[in-house]
Amino acid sequence: MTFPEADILLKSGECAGQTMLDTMEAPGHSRQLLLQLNNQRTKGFLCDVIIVVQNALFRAHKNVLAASSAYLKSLVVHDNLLNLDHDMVSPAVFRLVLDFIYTGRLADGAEAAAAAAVAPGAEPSLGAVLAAASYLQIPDLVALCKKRLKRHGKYCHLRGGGSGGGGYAPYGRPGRGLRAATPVIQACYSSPAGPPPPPSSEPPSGPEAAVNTHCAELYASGPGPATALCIPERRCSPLCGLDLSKKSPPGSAASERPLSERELPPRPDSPPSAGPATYKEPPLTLPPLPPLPPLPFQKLEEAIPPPDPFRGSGGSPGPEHPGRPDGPSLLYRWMKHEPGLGSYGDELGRERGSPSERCEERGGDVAASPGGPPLGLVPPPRYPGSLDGPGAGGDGDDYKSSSEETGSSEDPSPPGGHLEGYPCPHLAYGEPESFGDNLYVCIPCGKGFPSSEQLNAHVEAHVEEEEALYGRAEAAEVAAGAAGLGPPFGGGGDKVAGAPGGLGELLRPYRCASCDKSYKDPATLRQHEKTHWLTRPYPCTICGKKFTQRGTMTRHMRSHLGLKPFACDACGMRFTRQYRLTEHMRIHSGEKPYECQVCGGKFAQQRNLISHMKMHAVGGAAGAAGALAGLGGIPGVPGPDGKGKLDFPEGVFAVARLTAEQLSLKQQDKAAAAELLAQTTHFLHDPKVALESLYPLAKFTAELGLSPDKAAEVLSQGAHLAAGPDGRTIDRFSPT
DNA sequence: CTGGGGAGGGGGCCC
DNA sequence: CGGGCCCCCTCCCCA
Repeated sequence: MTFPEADILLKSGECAGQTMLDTMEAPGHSRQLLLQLNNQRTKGFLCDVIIVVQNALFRAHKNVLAASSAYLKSLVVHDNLLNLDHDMVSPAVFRLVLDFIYTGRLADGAEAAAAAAVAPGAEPSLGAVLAAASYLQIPDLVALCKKRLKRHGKYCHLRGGGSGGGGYAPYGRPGRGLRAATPVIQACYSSPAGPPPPPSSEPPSGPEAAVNTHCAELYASGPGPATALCIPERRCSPLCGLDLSKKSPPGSAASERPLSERELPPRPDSPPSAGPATYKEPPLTLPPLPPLPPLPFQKLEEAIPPPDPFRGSGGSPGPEHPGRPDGPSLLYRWMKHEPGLGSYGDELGRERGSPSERCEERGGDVAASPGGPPLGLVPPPRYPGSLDGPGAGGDGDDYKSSSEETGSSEDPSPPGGHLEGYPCPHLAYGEPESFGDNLYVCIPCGKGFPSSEQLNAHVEAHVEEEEALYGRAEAAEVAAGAAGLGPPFGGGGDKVAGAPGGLGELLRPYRCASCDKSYKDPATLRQHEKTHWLTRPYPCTICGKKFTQRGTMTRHMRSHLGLKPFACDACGMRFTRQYRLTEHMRIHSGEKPYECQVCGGKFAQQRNLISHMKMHAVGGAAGAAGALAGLGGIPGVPGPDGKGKLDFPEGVFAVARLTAEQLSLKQQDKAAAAELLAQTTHFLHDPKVALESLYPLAKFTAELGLSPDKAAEVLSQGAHLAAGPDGRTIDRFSPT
């Protein structure tokens, strides 16, 4: 629906409707529709496209964009994420443009300034908006701008661009003042009075007053201090700081290319080429993005760069965006600065009913302490302002689109409300009734503490409990694998490489107290030890899922945001990880380096070979189980002579050995061999059978030369099975 | 309908 | 902190 069409509908509904009752049009339908759409945009509901403008993100609906802008229409067909040239459209200008698209109104200069939360003199000029409208091919907005400029006697043609006559900034740039002075985090209305005044020309009333036109953006931060965030007014979903500056297009920063090359919609029919002149942006193949909940201010580690499929190794992250002083180092300060996150604090403050806590500068950034948070130390849980989107299911996999009702205006659920069907994210933290001043919350028990030190001390108690707990469990498991089985490797009885006095200890001197794994350096050990913590220190700020490693969490965040920096040269498919791309490229090259030694099947991906091998092994083991039940033999698994069938447990072991051997002998993956062995042991449900299979397995793991850890793991599994449900100790079954 | 293969994607974890 | 690998789940396609 274009706006002229909307106007026609409006007129027909409101005026001509009286004489054209036959049309049976609901008066104001189009207006209501637009209001609904804008309302949904502000909530991120059903938004299926993200527009990246410089370092700001905007969410919107493809249909609406396509209906309003010929240029955007050409883009949204192919992509779920659009990267606009910020030389042509600045974030502040695009915000106005987007507002216009969704409201049909163009804020005047004062409003623009308010919207940008910058000095009045630095607002996006009408000329900038006009230039952007022209660039984006929004005729209605162009006409409106021209009309207004003429009214002010400022209009002149922009042809030739660049210098921008008539007193307005060239090509969408709102002027240096704006760009420099608009740390977008300030773009959120900081005034406690609420959102900026509605367009003065037509002050909305009634339902329109509820329309927030500025809240669907995800704003990147400028250099401004994260801790100085002002809290957006409640009705305004927090502007979200997704800094895209860190990984600007790997070697492909949009700004490095001529506009004609980097902004044109992809041409799927054009063959890939290595020449920059024929560069084509591979079409995004992202699945439709789920409606993102309003995000807290946060800076992402990675942006989605305009892919440069023809440069570098599969789009490995390029250098930091030049000219941005707030590089990656700042990114994590943002992530770490959760206590200062406006939206977090905002929401928490509101939920605590403590307005005084708004706009407060939060200190004591625990998570920002070097080396990550202390044990279990997590800043007070703060969630995105209005969780209209998915809540914290505790499992990111459960992240789903919010339901229709939650996004519709019929459900004016409070911005701080939670989605029905989604667990309250605060509960994921075990939120206590009230933290009061106790901003440092122990996740496992939900107790709050006024200082990080006190929380730290409290957490220590948890840790001791955990260590005791894990120590016993792990010791039992280790004992099972080690105690009576004899040395599977010629290690003189040392179960693992890290055994005292052994070579392993020299190579990997840092041993985990909980599980006996050993590492080359203390950092890795520290990292590993976190896997034993009950408290996962790195929560996803979107869904609340918690992780033991920060990197895993940020990687997870990428999946929320559809950030896929690694693009395939050949097909444009994008991936969140380099490794995925490497795997994927084998599809195009036809390379299938993984071969099944049983059937000769070849596979492009190792995991599929392993899966395939499991099929072989499981089939044999299942057959063996059948044999145990009196069915006889292992269907499809030849015996040593290649003809007959094997009896259990010999059959089980033979299958395990066969499959493991195939992997191991090819030196492709001893771990995979171990995995197969371990899988096989799962079928040894009968302790007696397990015992009978155990020693051959132990010997075989040694023959395979598996890593000590893997071998121990395999053996311990078998040992557990052999120990049986009555918990007999394994040493009774030690081979002689 | 089912099994197997291909492939996308997420999390864990070590380097 | 990113890269790389492993493991798992899942979906889709096809025979």
